[in-house]
Amino acid sequence: MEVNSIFEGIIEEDVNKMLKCFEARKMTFKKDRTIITNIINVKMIGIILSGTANIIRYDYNGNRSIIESLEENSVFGEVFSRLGSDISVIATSDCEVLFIEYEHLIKRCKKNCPYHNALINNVLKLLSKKIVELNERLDILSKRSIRDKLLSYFELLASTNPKRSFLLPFTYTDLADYLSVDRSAMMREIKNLKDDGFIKTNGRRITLISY
Amino acid sequence: MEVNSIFEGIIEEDVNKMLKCFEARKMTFKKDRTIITNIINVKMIGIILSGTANIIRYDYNGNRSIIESLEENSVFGEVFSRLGSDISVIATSDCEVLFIEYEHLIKRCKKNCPYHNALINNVLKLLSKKIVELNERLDILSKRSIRDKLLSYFELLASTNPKRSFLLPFTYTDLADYLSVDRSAMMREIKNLKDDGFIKTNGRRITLISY
DNA sequence: ACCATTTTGTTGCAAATGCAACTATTTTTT
DNA sequence: AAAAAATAGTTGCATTTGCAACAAAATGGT
Repeated sequence: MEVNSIFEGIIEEDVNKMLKCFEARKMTFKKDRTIITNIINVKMIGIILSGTANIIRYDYNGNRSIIESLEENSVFGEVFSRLGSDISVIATSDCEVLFIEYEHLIKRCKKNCPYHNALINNVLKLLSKKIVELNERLDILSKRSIRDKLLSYFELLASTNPKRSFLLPFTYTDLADYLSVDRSAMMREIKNLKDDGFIKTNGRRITLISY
Repeated sequence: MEVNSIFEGIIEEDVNKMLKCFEARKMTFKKDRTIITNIINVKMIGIILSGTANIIRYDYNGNRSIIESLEENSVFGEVFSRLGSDISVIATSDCEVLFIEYEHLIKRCKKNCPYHNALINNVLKLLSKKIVELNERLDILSKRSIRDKLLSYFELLASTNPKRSFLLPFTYTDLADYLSVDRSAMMREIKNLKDDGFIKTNGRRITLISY
């Protein structure tokens, strides 16, 4: 079974009981607000209940990197490395976020609430899914040229669509940050890809040409 | 508690009982042998019980990328993305590997063996740890220059040593693959870092200079 | 409908990187 | 101990990339 939500297979009223048991806190954030920042020692996980957010980092040269783009049901928080880099989670739309302390989640609750197992299984699957996604991102970033990075990423997006067409989930500006390349160099390369007949574009709709 | 092994907190005779319950299989591999390859639909996880291995991929240009270097107690298997890229796990020393089917792991076993919970908690923590590590790798690969990639990686390795000195865990050839850069360009940049007083090297021992 | 802001599209140029082709050194195998 | 293989170290050169600085187009707010 594909798990999409941390609460998959758990009915709503039980969800509410569980949340109490976990001492979970729900918070809402407006677009562009900082959800959490500099979270080196914060031992909690967050779940995006609605809306979208990005995990971003600025390096000491001021380059912005989008570490990850989060959507509904994304889990974040295990993300933060020991390195004290300047990482923040920023809401890219209005959103609701649920925070649970990691230790509360892990420990079998004393009351032994019946859905705890289901919840842990869901978290396991979400983490596995995230690992797959991180590996996909690594796959892209490990390409040695902008062209290959673009093609890998486009291939990934196109792979779910039989027409090999898809809508970019970002602006081109953000895409450059996601691929960790210079925007103008990326635009130039997209033009080259069009000229060379690899892709067609119409705004943010991109179609891979299968020759 | 830091979790280093999937069996942490479980005594050996129980481990053996559990392995039966999971239908786990232990296999041994000689150095340089392929542990697993082209594993698109294989739904198992592997745990390196002893020895070391690399997860590698060759792209269509023949460039080798070291996706990840595995050591004792590393978990692999969730790694493999939906993309059918040519990924293999290769033993870099003689090693013992334990394979467990993912579904067996996830499902509460009917016999409800008492350490199943401990095991799942350990797996959760190992997965979280891996997510942190993947993010560290992403942090490195998202740097825009070879110099910054090297410095990030060196900083990571040095951060556990008060003398800011460490032994590279690979050959320089492999390091280039790990950072996804051209080896000769990397060697040139290492020379520049030495000339500019950022690092000292002695073979594979590297010391970061804190000026 | 207007203005302000963000995004897209371009370009010249300097700097960084990859590539190819070597030699020297170290490690492994026979 | 010699030979073979792998690794390390270098360099010239072509290509790619990043940077800076624009203008054009699209988007958002009032």
